[in-house]
Amino acid sequence: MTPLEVPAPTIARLALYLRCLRACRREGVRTISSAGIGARTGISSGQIRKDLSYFGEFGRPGIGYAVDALLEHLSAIMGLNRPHTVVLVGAGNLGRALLGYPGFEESGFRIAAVFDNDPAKIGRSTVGRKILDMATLAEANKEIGAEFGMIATPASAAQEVADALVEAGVRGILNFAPAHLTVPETVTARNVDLTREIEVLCYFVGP
Amino acid sequence: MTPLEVPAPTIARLALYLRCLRACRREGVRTISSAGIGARTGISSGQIRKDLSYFGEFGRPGIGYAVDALLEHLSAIMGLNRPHTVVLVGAGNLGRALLGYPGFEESGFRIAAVFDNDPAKIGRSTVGRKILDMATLAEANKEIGAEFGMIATPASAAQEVADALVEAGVRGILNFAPAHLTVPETVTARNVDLTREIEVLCYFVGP
DNA sequence: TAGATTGTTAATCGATTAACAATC
DNA sequence: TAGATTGTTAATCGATTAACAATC
Repeated sequence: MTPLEVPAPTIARLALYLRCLRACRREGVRTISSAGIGARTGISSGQIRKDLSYFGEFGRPGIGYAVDALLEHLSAIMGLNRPHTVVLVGAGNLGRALLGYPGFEESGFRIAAVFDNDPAKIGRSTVGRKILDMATLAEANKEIGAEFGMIATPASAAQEVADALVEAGVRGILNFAPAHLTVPETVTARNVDLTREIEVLCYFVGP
Repeated sequence: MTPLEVPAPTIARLALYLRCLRACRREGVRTISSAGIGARTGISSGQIRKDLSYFGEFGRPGIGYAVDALLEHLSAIMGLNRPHTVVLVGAGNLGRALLGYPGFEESGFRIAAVFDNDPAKIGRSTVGRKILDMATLAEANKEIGAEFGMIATPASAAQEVADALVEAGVRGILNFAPAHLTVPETVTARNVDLTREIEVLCYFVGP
């Protein structure tokens, strides 16, 4: 069900197909071909069929894919057929934006609590959620039971926060701080680095 | 100077090396080996040397790399040895976070103006910047001369905004909306999709 | 000098693409 | 049936790794 030999780029594209299929469902499209998904995502139809083939046979030759069914299959493969709970660390600008970002909830990720270590912030509320003391993270997560942690702190604090999240029992970390994290093998960390993205864009734009 | 045969993953790593070298400089480290960069970034020393070799010879056998000099070289390669101007479209939650994010300025990207099409927002200020009418984008950018545009709108508006940015003369677009953009070949678009990132993380965390 | 480390080559590994028989 | 489209195979392409002579 989770074959190890699936290429990582395939998984990243699966999330794209999901997005496309959700849009199809909203639009009332019932059936779509790999070429149709390709037109909407910019990925070649062959690549799409190859990606799906790692997980099974979901389509019908001559017809295409049933949108609802493929959506169900891909959701299950990605682990998105059930809700997930997230704790957020860092109640600054970026943290507040993540709290207010509707996309997470729509994909089934609920940010259950926000933590910070700034005494000026602890106890206050932001985007409708109370800011809790970072020092209480492990204790609080016994109650919350979050699987995921998001780091929206300065880079200098990121590793320390990651350690605390691991200690608190999260199994996945989405790190928005521009820092390389070291985590145990039992935990998966993934980085989103805004500065890096615009720098890479700058290279490709050229002089 | 900008060989076309450089792999895209190499460019993404170059941004990582830059981040590492900036940290070294802050710490007063004058010289670093590829193994040293590897320890700080999680990338193998061989990969690092290979990546650098696409652009020249920057190190000395037995010694390593001069931090300042390599920083200069990589900055020039990435086009980061001069300031860049950005216009932001979308003054919602995410847009405000991008405005307040210090990392862009530190890398030389200045967000010169914010645009929105919501009459309730136009004319007001956010994070110290006045929100301008989206309809005036092309006209305003004759003055501003921004090379880059950032899209922080709902997905439904993203393509339309991208078209307007292209019309206004930007050459690179960083798109935070979960939508696939179609842009002319002369323009480079890059996506940052927060929902996608946590979905991919979810897959790798497993059940 | 001896030890460290680079730049580069060749070998390996992995991902994408092209093409088509099978199927609806 | 004829046309469309899948799933899969083999071929191609590209990126990473291992290894080492050259060099400081």
